[in-house]
Amino acid sequence: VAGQIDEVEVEGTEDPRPVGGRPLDAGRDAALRSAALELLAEIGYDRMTIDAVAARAKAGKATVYRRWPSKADLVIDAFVNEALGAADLPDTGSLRGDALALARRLWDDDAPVPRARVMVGLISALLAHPELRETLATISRPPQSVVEELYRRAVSRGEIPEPEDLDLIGLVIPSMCIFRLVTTGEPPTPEFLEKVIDTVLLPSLRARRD
Amino acid sequence: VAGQIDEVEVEGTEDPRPVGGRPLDAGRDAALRSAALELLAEIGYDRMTIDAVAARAKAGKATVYRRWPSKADLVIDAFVNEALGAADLPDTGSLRGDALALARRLWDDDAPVPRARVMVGLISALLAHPELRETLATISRPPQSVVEELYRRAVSRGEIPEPEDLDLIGLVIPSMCIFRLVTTGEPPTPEFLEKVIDTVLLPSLRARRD
Amino acid sequence: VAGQIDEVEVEGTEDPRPVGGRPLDAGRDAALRSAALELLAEIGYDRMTIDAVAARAKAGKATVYRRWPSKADLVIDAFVNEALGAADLPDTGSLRGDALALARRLWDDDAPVPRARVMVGLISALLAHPELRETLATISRPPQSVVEELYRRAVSRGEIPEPEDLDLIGLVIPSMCIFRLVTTGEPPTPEFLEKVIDTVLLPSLRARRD
Amino acid sequence: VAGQIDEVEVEGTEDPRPVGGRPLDAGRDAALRSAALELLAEIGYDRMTIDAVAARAKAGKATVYRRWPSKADLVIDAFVNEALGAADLPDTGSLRGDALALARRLWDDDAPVPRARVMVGLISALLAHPELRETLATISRPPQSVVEELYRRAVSRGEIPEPEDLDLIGLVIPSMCIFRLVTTGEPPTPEFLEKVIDTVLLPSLRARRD
DNA sequence: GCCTAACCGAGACGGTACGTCCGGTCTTTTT
DNA sequence: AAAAAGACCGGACGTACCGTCTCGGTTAGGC
Repeated sequence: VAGQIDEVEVEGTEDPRPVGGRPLDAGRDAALRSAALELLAEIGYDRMTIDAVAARAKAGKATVYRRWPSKADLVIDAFVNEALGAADLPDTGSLRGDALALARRLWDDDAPVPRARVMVGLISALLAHPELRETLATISRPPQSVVEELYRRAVSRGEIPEPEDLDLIGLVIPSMCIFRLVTTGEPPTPEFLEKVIDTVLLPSLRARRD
Repeated sequence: VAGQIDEVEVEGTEDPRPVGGRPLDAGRDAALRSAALELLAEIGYDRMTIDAVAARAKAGKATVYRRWPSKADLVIDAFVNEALGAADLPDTGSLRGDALALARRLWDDDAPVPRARVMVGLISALLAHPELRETLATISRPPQSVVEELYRRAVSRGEIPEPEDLDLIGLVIPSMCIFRLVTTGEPPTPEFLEKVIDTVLLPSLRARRD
Repeated sequence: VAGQIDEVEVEGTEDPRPVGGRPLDAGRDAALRSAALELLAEIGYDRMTIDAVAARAKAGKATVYRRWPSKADLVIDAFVNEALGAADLPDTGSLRGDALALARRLWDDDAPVPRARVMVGLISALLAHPELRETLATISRPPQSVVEELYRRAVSRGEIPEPEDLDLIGLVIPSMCIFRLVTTGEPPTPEFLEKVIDTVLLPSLRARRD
Repeated sequence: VAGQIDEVEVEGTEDPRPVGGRPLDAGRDAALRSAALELLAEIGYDRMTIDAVAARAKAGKATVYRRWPSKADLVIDAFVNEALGAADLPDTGSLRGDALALARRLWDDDAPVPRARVMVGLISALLAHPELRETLATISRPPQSVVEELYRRAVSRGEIPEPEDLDLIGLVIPSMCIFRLVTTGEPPTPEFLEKVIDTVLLPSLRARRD
């Protein structure tokens, strides 16, 4: 089941729509987010400036600050709303195939925005704003429902026992991908994903508890 | 018995000691590193300023820059030299016991400096200075020799088959600890470490390859 | 008898009335001019903002800019149309009396708007818009015709010789009033005007040329 | 008697010399003041920016703000310390000659900095900072002592009666020069000064009181 | 009585300057 | 020569204001 992700608000706020006045131009949101992601990919979080983002989007700085209170918020929102690949689950007939397909899709580096470089910038932003930290948990792995479906299938195929500690095992791939990214700068290759799945993930799932 | 880590230089440079003149006051090094770690724990990497570090250590800024070429280098060096728990390997008689003891020692949060908060600051520093990135790999896990010794014992006890992909499996604990740290702000508790070892690490090591 | 000044246009433009459509609401003009003068008196030209003027008049900014092309133009127009005392010439029977009456009327500080503070704001506006500079010359002294009438009477009474350099002597009072205003912030009091007339103006007019 | 004006402080503050540390580089003061005056003359007060001043002096903005709290303060200080012509009094043998020489010297437009353009900028600065208003009174006329000496000579030569209201008459020339400057943008020419002296100043001084 | 053009309040837009802050360097005096 | 203090350059930050544009809604004429 695929989730259509669209204009997610990081902090869910109600709608205090101020009557009259010119409404925010939604087109500027997208232009600014794109500009932010481009710059993030090109020069990284620290060298990316708000002025540069505004200039690239042919916007004024006030237009940026009207939407996001800081650089970090802009980056996080841009990432969540523009760079997050869809994460629907294919059915390949095996647990290994499903897991691999899902991981590849999430960590695909041929996305319009190079996920790896942008992800490093995103982590910078998150670290500077601890209150947004859990965002990383959200975006570095597929939605909970997708993960659950994946394991349900595997159980019904008899590939693995009824899993326990799924919330922990579900962290294995995102943890190792991000660690790799941060310590080497390299995005997780398909080979890396395959190795993690074969060497760590599957044995953990297959293990009997006693 | 592991090596006592003391005054490690992150980038091993030789000794171009400029003969003559007043030598650097070694006492200032420690004061500055402590001040840096305190501030890192209190307000985080981005809000920590070199001026504040110098002021807290009752030092001048030049005294800082005479020792470290940048803020990131200071933070990394402070972390490595002040906040890094020793990592010698006890012999508990079982693989599980050894691994748990080692992980607990490395991630002990009762150190004089709160490892978790400081580690987050350190990651910020590393992200801003990509050339120092691999430092994180180094300090987030025990020395390679210690890890090898641990597995050698387990093999000789017959607990696990001759391990393959040790370089990948060795990343499991640091990856998951750091992911937890970054996404929740919580340091890895002993219970968390135990669960990771039982649920992920040991099954991976015990799995037969085919 | 002086002319009633009413809705003077600073730059005389013809009438390109765009046929059809709702006409400008003349009531907004006055409200905006008043708001502008109030703010000018309260906080001065530089700290007065168009937003504040519009807000005080419960108007939108476009309503301001539909009428005046810039802040300076608004201020000048407001001054000319709201704060300019009438300047008709009484006949007191003597040159001294006429001059004093005229000056007092022009520099009267009991007007609904405090002329002095507003005048300072006006000068700021003029300095920033050099093309409007001569406006100051116009509004800081009575109309040329009134001045000429004043001297004609004095000559016919035999109080002074046929005056020469009237254009220069006519500047004495406005110059000294404005200098006083700018350098002390104090408006010209009746005593000040009297002293200027007795000490400077009348001797200049009585002097014989040779 | 000439007054050597050098490093005048607009607001006289005591000396709380902070012991150690690098002292303010006096050379930067001069460079910044010069840059400010140049820009003031070139483009006027409103279009002159602090960034441009700093850039022209090859300084950082902080170096400007360490010295002056605002643009207006910088301009005023620059004017007072760099652009103020000396005002010693020549002895030409006649009141008219002395007054003319003094006025010409003060309003000389061939000074290294074009006094007129800068003066207009200065007035803008003063109007925005009412607390500094009297500065204009100070710098727009020669020192009080010089003026007194001028009239003392004229009295002893028998050219004029013992003068009364000198403080008022002394304002005639600065008032009219500044009014001219503000309303026309033209600096006072030698001919203008001559006419003011002959038509207004001298008759006022020669008049008998009764 | 309806149409249409232009008004109105509200407020977002691009742009520009402000004044603050900080990283990393340099310069003083003191030890 | 190192240490403490602090000024220096450079450059990004986030704020404020100008003058323009856009929204939904209102208000004259002209038909």
